[in-house]
Amino acid sequence: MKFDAQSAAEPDVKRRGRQRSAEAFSAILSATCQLLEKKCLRDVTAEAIAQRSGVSKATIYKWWPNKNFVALDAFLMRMTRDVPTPDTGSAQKDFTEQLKSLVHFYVSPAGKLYCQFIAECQSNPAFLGVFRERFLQSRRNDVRVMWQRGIARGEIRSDVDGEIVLDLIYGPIIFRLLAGHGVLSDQQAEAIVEAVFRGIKA
Amino acid sequence: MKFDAQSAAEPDVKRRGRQRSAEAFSAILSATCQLLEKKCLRDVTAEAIAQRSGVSKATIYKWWPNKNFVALDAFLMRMTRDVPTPDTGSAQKDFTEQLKSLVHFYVSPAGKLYCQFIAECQSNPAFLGVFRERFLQSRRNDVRVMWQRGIARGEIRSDVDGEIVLDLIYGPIIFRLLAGHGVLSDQQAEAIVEAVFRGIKA
Amino acid sequence: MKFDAQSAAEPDVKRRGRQRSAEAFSAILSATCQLLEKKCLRDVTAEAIAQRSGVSKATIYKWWPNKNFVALDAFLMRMTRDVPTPDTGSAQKDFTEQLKSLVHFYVSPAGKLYCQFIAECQSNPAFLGVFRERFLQSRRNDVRVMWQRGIARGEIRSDVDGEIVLDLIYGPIIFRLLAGHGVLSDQQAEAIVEAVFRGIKA
Amino acid sequence: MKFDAQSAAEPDVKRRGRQRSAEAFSAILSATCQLLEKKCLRDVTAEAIAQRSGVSKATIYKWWPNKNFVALDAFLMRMTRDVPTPDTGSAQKDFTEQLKSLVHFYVSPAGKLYCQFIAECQSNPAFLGVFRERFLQSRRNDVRVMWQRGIARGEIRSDVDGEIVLDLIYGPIIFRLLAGHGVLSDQQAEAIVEAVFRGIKA
DNA sequence: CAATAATCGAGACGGTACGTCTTGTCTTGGC
DNA sequence: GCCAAGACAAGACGTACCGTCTCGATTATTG
Repeated sequence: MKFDAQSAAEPDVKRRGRQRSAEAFSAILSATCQLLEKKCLRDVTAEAIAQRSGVSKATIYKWWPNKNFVALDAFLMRMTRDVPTPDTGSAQKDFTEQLKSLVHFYVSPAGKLYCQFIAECQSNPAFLGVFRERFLQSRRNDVRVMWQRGIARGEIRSDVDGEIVLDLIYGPIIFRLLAGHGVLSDQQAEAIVEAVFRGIKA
Repeated sequence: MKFDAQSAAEPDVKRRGRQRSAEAFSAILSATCQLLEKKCLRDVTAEAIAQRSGVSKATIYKWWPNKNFVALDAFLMRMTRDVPTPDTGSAQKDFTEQLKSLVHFYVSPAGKLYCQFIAECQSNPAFLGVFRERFLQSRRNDVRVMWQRGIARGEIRSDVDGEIVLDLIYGPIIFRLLAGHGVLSDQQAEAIVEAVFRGIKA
Repeated sequence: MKFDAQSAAEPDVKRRGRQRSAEAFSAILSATCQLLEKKCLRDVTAEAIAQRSGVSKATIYKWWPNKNFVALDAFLMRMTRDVPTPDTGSAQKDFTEQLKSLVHFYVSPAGKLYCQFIAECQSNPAFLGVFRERFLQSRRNDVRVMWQRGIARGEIRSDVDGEIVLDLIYGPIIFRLLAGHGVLSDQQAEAIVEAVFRGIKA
Repeated sequence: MKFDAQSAAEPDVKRRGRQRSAEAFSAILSATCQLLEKKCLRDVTAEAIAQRSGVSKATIYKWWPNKNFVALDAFLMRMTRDVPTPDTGSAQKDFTEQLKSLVHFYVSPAGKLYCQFIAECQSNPAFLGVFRERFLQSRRNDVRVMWQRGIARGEIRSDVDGEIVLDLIYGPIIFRLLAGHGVLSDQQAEAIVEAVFRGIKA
């Protein structure tokens, strides 16, 4: 599946016929971004995207199955590397730094959008599949590197399942973000990483 | 706010006119349950609930703000205490047991529904408020007891923020449940609790 | 089949529930009439009718299969007896009078609409059925009376198929109306009836 | 106006550049014919014609204003002279013969198409113009000859407007065809001509 | 033989109407 | 006074077709 930037960026295979309009493509995405800043995903309509971008609805539906996937692409496009993968020489520090910037990201409007994608996934298996593939996995790959470095340097026990650790670190943040109980701040980020690293046993 | 069992159970204050029909009330909830077994929350319509329960839509809207709250009540009604709060004498064991039964719950259809409530919360602040109050908090209170016992018995470091530990334990499960990456099993539950207790530091 | 005035006027069988809104009903029809005065049937959209009448599209589609049937009802409603069935004592005079008033009707905007109904019939069997039943037949019944009177008075040969005579008289008018060749005037009407009565044989 | 066979047959004025493709031309017309055998004019789309003929939509729109005119040309191409202009020595016989063969034509699929052209005319003045010029008039000219012969031979009263007689004979048939009330058969054709010639007066 | 033109295929595009759907409100008559 | 039945306004949905357009490829005529 691929309804997106890639297929537009699909390179030099010049097909016959009129070429896909890059203007339309980016107009759609940027209109979507603008709208998502004001309303939540569910309240942004395909019609509004079409109108604001000066594009016809048919063009949208030609390239994306529906507005959710448009929003996903818009999100990916805008997600300029706000959340870098640091390399400080210490795994705990790396994770702390990364989690801090992640918290900043999540607290931003983009973070709200992220939540709404997860919400959409709950009643939309197709979207879930794409979201997982295009989003979670790529991000997870980045983080896995930090993890491996920590093991290589002997900072992290090697008998712990890496996947679990990743969820251990990111799960709490996302949970708080979604359920809205509990604060999200640098301090929390530090406390989480520290707890995970040291353990809570007396 | 109160759209629910309570207001039905509201006692003997005999109002003038025809009394509220207990049949209608429970018919609505049980119809909702049946429908939710087949379709996801978003796809269950208020109309379908009305039709299946032999109740008019007006009656539904009279007692609940909308179908989501109906579903919430239906969920509460059905939610037999699948997730007990164990007391084995060891905090780690308590948490492990509890997390295991929680995993079973989440994996069940009811768990899926739980996810959909969280999804609904993302674009519905009113629902978020009620959900948090009626759900998360009551459950959290239960667990906090286990936590306190652990501290009292000296099994858990007292310098860790309790709220964070709770999210540390439940967050990963919920994250996996929502995003669908990674498995959910007894084994995972054990691994999570063990990692949290021992820490991951070498 | 019956999507129309009748079913609204359907009398005293007071059904439970909210009654059909007479305002909505007549607002739809009158809005349709107004629109049809400006645009041709094909260019009048269901959306425009809804907007102009202050009624929702759903209400329109609830009572009529589509805008064509709305227009048909609107047409019937407005078709105040512009074309009376005269009784002068002479069949030829009766037909001449009737054909004259028919020509006036056809030349009016309503006549144009009539053509568009016939046009619609050519690619819409369902509409054809209703149009024939609700329109042609009722009108034909009126005219048949004049015909019978003529026979009874001995003015008309009784060995001619009555149905053919009716078509002989109205067919030419309608043909001219549809194809737009040839004029439509009182004079033509007289000439037609005279030719039909006298025959063209030398 | 000229969107058609003629302009293709347009002779030797060799223009610069690539010549118009005769294959494309006839492929379009024959694809149109095939489609019109299955669906009615309104339901045959320009896209379908393009696809079936292996021609691009642009090519169609280059040579015809729209699909209706394509169909018109397709119709003309196929319209083998099914309706000859007989010359039996008697005007009434001539008309009877001619009307019989006309009835056969109208009842055929081609006749149905003819109706749909008339339908299209009702909301398309441009098409009406072309249709009248290319169709009605040429046919009418043929018939006028029969009429003149009848007058010359003294079989027909000369004080009757010829145009009216033509409509008197063809109008009823077309009316029945369009409105679908009443049968169309040889018998009817005979009865019509007879009635027109003898008159209906007792 | 190149330059110049016109045509063709493929197919993207803006526009616009369609008919369906769901929501939450309102109205009526029956119990 | 509560209920069922159900009509209603609002408005998004995704689909379909229209006629226009932009490409690159293909022919021919002309210089």
